[in-house]
Amino acid sequence: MMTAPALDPETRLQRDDHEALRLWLRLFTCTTMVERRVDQMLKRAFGSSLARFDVLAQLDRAPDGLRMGALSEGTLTTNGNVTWLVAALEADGHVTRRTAPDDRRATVVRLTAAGRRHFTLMAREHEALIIHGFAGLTALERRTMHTLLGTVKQHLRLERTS
Amino acid sequence: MMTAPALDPETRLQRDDHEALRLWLRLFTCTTMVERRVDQMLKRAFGSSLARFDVLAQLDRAPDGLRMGALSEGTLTTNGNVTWLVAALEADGHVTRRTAPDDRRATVVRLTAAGRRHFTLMAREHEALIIHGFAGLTALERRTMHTLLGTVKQHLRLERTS
DNA sequence: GGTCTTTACTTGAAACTTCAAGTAAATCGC
DNA sequence: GCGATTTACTTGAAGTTTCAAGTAAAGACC
Repeated sequence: MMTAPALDPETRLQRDDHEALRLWLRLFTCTTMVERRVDQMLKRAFGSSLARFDVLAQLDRAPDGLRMGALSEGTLTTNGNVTWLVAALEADGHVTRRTAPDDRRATVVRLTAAGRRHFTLMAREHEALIIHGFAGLTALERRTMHTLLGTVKQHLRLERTS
Repeated sequence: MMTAPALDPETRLQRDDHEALRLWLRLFTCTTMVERRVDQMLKRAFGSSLARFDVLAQLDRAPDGLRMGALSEGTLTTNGNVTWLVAALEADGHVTRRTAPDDRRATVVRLTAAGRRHFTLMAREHEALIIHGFAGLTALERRTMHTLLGTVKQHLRLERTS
């Protein structure tokens, strides 16, 4: 192992910068590659999409349903997009929408039985693809990465509020 | 630290599965959060977008220009999308297109001087955002993550060809 | 209890992306 | 060299996403 050469502050800074950029580039590349595969699989095999799957996944974990706002936060997408996605899912009979009893501005979205079945089928294939995709790492490496990403995520969340 | 409990093969498998899924979920979340921030910044401050920036970034590293196909591979997007993006960038005067001298099917895209200036301005802000976003990790952690992602990326590439 | 602000969501236009099908040039096999 | 295949890109339609502006209900403040 080589000793790091002494660097003046400016050079060190540039080096750090490039490092962060390279990290981001790689993160972006890996995510996009997996994303595209998953999306294509969901489209071809189920006539669905990653965005729809994501909405269904949120709802699958919420037996009492979720409001549009919660879906929008959970999927990291805009309100308008969630409105559009849920409308499409409703047209397909996968979810229902009803006005919240305690707040007439709010809409509660719920999975239908058919929606749950549909999701379960997709989730199986989805999981297989993900497991396959990350099989290049050992279990320990996956855990390490999970932990590091946890730090990044928390940092991003904190940053957002300030 | 606890000792891991003994697990039968099936249970162990399920555990691994959930681990990979959780890793993917977190990876996706972090990437999307950064992506959205960068995209919003580029839109608000420069009337551009992450996709356009990505094309310009590829071209900035290629003084002799790039073919549409290379751009498409580099940006991990479809041919049709690159055609669209490049047409928009050309209309804005940021790039030029010309038929490749050695292959009349191919188009070579090159950054104009104005395009390079525009990109340089955006790159500055972009880098600042990225550095800020990953400041939650130490330099060592960033390196670790970079290495792990390298493994993932290579695994994904190898998988694709098979 | 009436205005003022905030919140929850929807809408429409424009931007972007994908997919499938198409065009034209290069290359392969003979 | 000539037809068959492949490659490089474009096109058009449909799908998706975003943004800004809008509507309606809830809550805040007197």
